[in-house]
Amino acid sequence: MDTEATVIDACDLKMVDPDKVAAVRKSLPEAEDVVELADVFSLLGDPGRLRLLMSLLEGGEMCVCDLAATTLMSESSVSHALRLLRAHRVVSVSRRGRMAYYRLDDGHVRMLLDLGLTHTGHTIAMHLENTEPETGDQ
Amino acid sequence: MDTEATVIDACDLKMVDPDKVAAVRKSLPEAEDVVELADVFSLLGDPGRLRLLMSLLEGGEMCVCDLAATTLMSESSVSHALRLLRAHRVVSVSRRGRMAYYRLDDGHVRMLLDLGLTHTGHTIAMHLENTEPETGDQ
DNA sequence: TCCACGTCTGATTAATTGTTCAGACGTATC
DNA sequence: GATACGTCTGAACAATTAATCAGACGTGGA
Repeated sequence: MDTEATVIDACDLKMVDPDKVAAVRKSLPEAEDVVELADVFSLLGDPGRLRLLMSLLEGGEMCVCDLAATTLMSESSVSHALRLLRAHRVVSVSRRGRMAYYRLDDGHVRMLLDLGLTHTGHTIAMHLENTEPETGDQ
Repeated sequence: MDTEATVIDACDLKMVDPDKVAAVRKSLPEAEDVVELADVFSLLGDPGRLRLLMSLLEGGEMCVCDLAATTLMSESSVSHALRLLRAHRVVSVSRRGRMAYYRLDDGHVRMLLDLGLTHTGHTIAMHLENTEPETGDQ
């Protein structure tokens, strides 16, 4: 076996198993995709935003002030957070009069939330369209 | 550290639909659980750690220097990141000699990674490596 | 028209975070 | 024992980030 330190193209890093490194390295998504994915996870990585999203997951469609009351956040914080989520197409708005109603707008994020909830033992989404397709409209 | 999770209106916030607010609010997990979940998501929210975890997802078990070479991070950064992930039971170590071999140690996180990958269009976990036997490295 | 209301925004501030550097630790080899 | 090696760690720094404040905007009602 080769035990010598090998040099890869960019910088000189020593490795133990160059073959494996090359193989795994090749299997990784491109840098920008990783960053994009990390971005999504990061969006879910804030307790405030997470409460916001879980509220929408449960409530379906809610206005800003109700979201603030639900999550115990200031309306300004909610608005800022919602803007971030909106920029990443995680939520969408529909404005009626002077109200703004937000809703979850990303199936993958919904599944991410779901899976995350089961991770902590909670299963808020058990009553969702998971088992039976009986008008799972909330 | 429960703030005022059980009883509403600790502060008087105006709401449009108090019934819905109360219902959604009651359905939310406890504060500490939300924080814990946000913690996990936050762990996946860094490109470096994400590359690390995806490498382990693909490589199975790897030492620190190989992980550094794979993710193009410094070994110090890798070690720091690994410590964080280890503290949250996301990865586990087994030391042989002076080497430290890390592996993914959380099924939920594995699913989270998987789901996230499909979100960006990638499907690393399907292991498409057996379809194309490339000859050149990198 | 004016005012109240819900929402949005920019700027500032404070806190958190990732990276780097330098060195420590334990292990293997000589 | 002494040295080289892989890994780990703490501290310092830079960069990112969330919360708050104050005020703006657009809408609806008087």
